[in-house]
Amino acid sequence: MPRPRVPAAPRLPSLGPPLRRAFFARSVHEVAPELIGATLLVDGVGGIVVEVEAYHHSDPAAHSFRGPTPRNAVMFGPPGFAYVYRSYGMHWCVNVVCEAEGSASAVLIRALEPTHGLAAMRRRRGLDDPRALCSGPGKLTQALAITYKHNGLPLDKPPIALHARIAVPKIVTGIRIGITKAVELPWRYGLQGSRFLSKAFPNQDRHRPA
DNA sequence: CTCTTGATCTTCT
DNA sequence: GAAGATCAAGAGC
Repeated sequence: MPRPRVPAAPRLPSLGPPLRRAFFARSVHEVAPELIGATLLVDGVGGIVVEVEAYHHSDPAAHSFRGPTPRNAVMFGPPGFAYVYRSYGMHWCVNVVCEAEGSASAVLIRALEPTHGLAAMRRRRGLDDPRALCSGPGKLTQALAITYKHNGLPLDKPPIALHARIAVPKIVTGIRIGITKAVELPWRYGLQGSRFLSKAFPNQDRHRPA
């Protein structure tokens, strides 16, 4: 008897409770790896965070390194809010502000595994391949329709939702992508083995929680 | 697969 | 005036 063909079951997203301000009010280096596995939704569309980068105010690559400006004002505000900026004149990128007011540290969301609202994401991106929908900081903002109007919005109120992960995933680390200052700092974090990263992690060094 | 290049424009010097 | 937390397409291997 031929075995009946069953379509691959879609991965069931496991949504933990919404992440509140206290989660973000810690060192950016604690928050960044713990965001791997969380689920980011904007108006119900989004997916599982599989890649992030940490930017600390003492870091020459951080937008806040040289002090407050109109662009980075949200970074200097309280934790738990979205910092959105324009990249290369044509893309948006989204960060989550961490630590404390005035600390000016944030985590850049670099890639998602799409789980919610695939049709909307495909329409906005003009693509079918799920691996191409959110595999980069500029791609995911287009898929989720994140723009400057989301700059400064809280991460725990509509239209934005960021849910805690259920289980602790295996995390890999590496140097950050696309920067020209402090290039050696290993502050990029990814979900080990994910097919939805912006770029492969050259090594498979596992992250060791402190 | 990797590497190179053009697009496009805001921000800060 | 130059740089920049990017992307997509095209060439070459």
